[in-house]
Amino acid sequence: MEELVRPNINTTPVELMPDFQFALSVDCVIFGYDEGVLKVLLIESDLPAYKGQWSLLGDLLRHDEDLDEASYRVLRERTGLTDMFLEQVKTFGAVNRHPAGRVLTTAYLALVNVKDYQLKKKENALQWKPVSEIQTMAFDHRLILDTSLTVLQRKIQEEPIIFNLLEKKFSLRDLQHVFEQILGVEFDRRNFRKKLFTTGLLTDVNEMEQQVRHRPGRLYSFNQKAYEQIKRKTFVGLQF
Amino acid sequence: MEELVRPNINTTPVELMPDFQFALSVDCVIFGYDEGVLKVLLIESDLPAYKGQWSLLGDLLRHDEDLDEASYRVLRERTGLTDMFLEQVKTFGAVNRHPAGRVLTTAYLALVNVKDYQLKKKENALQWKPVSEIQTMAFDHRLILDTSLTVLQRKIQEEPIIFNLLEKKFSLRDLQHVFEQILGVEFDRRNFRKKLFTTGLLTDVNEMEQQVRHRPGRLYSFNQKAYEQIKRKTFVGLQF
DNA sequence: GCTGAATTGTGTACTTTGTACATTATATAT
DNA sequence: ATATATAATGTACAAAGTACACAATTCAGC
Repeated sequence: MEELVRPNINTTPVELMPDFQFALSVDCVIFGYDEGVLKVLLIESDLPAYKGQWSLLGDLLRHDEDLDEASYRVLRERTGLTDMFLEQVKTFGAVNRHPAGRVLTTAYLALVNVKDYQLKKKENALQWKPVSEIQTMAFDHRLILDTSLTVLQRKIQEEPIIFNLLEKKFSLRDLQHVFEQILGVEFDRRNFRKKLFTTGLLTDVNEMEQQVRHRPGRLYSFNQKAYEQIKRKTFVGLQF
Repeated sequence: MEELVRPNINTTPVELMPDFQFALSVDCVIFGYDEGVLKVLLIESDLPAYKGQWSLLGDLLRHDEDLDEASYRVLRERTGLTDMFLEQVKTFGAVNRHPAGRVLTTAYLALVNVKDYQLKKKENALQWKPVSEIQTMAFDHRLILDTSLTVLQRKIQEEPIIFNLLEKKFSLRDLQHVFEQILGVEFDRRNFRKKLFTTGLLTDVNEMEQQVRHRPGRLYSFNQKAYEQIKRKTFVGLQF
């Protein structure tokens, strides 16, 4: 078989092996919900090949760090946030995806509360771009963004992660609007409320919206403990 | 910021960069359904550190191949199969996961028809092991297997990929049994049939089971075209 | 303090989907 | 001919999803 005659990890000292000549990076697709719009945090590419184009926030993997740690480090270093929803999406490994050599990248999906971020930001080169307005991007980052958005759409229907995009206390209108923004559909307001209440995941915090120019709505918080109990009874059913 | 003073792809020739010293592999979690049991195709590890332990089928990524291609190559070289369900699951990147150095691996989920495979197999070192009987494995392969199984459980409920485990023509009993094996639940037979028929994805091939020691059931095939039409109307709904 | 604008909060009838459950029919093995 | 194993089928009830309308509250502007 072909692979038996090629140098491999059993036949060759590591430092001489052509197999150990890959670079790895992580790229974070950081979603935020701001003023009724789904946005993603981008930076202008610093690579000549992609001058002026928008790029995801990423960095090369270091030798002494786990892949998951690297994504966490990028988030922390670039946004100052340390406690966010962060999950691996997919690894992109096309041969020519990076002009500097064979660099594969693992995409991570992050959901942050834009209000938290704004208090701590340090870099002005970063921008929250509305997802719907993004055209071309550097590298294969447009593909990565599209893939991550699809994953986000699926995941918010399966797990209550959407609350990571909102403040601790939120109105049902905000909650419904984030769903609608991400999924690109509209829900009936009464049915949406009914559905959310019957999940038992909302806690009424007995406060009202402030500074709205209409009748203020009640505020709710996500009840994490209730979810921990519910999620053990894993749903089983076919839906294709 | 810390990363600005480290060597990076903008400041250093590629061949000298410490960042280009990673190896990447793909590992295929190849599921098959055989004699009523969910099995996975494994090989005994050839690494001294894991002598005698079971390992997933994998290989190092080559410099001139895409990541997806590498997984396809492993499947083809090891099983002779060229047309199977194959999808990336996740990349595992713990620092010390491989004894020979910093090797990250991307896991791929494959679903094959065991009958097809048996006609073409060449390697005797490979074995179909019942998933329920697997204990420890080499490297972090047990973690990879568990992760992939969870992904499989989710995906068969969302997309009609389970047919890849069966022969082209199958009985409803077989279909139900695969679902039950993978999900670890039991369905009511009448309700299961009703559900499957109403999906419109089954074509009655007007044949009966052969060589069964009881009344033979009708055989069906998966109607791919019907699915292509249905899947555009993406289901939207909350289910947590 | 009245009016208009915007949005909240609520309930019911209907449809669709899921669930529980038992009997007759057909093929094989002996 | 009989026993065994499984196929094929329908109905009543429960649960969940959907469509839909009106009164109440707050703010802004006059």
